[in-house]
Amino acid sequence: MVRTPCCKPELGLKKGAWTPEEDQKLISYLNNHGEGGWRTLPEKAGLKRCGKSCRLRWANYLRPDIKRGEFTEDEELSIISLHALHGNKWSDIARGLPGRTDNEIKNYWNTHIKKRLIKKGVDPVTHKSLISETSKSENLPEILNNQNIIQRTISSNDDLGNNEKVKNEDKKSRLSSARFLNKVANRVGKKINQSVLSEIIGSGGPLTTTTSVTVDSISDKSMNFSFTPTSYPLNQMTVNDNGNATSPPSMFSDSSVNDPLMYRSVDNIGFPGFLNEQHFMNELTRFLQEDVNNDVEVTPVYEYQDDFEEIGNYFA
DNA sequence: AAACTAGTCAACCGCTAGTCA
DNA sequence: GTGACTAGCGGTTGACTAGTT
Repeated sequence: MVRTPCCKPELGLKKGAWTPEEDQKLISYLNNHGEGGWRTLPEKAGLKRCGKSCRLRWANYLRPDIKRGEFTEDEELSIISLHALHGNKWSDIARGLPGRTDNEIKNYWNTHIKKRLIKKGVDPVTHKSLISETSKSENLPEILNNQNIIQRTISSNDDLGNNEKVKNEDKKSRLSSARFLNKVANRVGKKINQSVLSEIIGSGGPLTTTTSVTVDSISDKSMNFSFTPTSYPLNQMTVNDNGNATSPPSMFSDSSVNDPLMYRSVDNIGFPGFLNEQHFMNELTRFLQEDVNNDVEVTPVYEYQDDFEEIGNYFA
């Protein structure tokens, strides 16, 4: 059997920009019949377009839940974090930004963020510094990844002023929490919702802004939750004598983490990875212990997540 | 005012994974 | 197992606009 082409030029199918009349026909048809059946849709809707073109027009422009306008700083940060996790998987990135389309994000990345990262000396592909490793260690000790080196640096600088000390301590805790989250990302990244995870990673430090996070339910329908990044560095989470994780109560202020949908219920509804909050915490406990024992060598998911000043500088 | 250049982004193209007969 | 078909993805193109010469 010969595969019929999606768009038959001999049928006089139109290409190029859509007219308001065409948009109206498409909207009207989809409102009445719902999405799907893109191949036969144009004929039924009275459009001289190929199905592919109709799907794209709907997905990228006409869908009612699409958010238009400028990207916010939060959104931009999310894109950078998610790109570090997913690479050029624009649809995956788009899932972390409700209302934004993969096409829009892709365009924004290529026309704005990429250039700004390059300008700031960050490789937009690897998210690593464009400065060579050698010169980095010689000239930029503050962005070293190794926490022990950071700690040694801090402890050997007792003559530092108070402000500088506080700054370094703050950085130390941020580095630790970011590293820990990178471990979590590497180890349980498949289990935990990627959007939530990347938001947690993205928050990392003591941020206070609230952003929206998409949480996928078992029915594959997106649900929006408000997400407030923790005000505590995650390395404040410790393991007590009983081997349980203890943490400030506001550690996970992300409502989706506290939401029942986060966890697998008896009906297997919700996330497949964790049975309940305790299970989630136990998993984290394991990683913390490994972290303490330095058992595992893990490649950071996003190297520059270790240095939040980099992100700050990006917007400077 | 006209020509040129660069930036933006909607739309297209080619490919692939998943599904079904 | 195979091939047709569909939906969706990522890369690329080209029309349009704004700024510059």
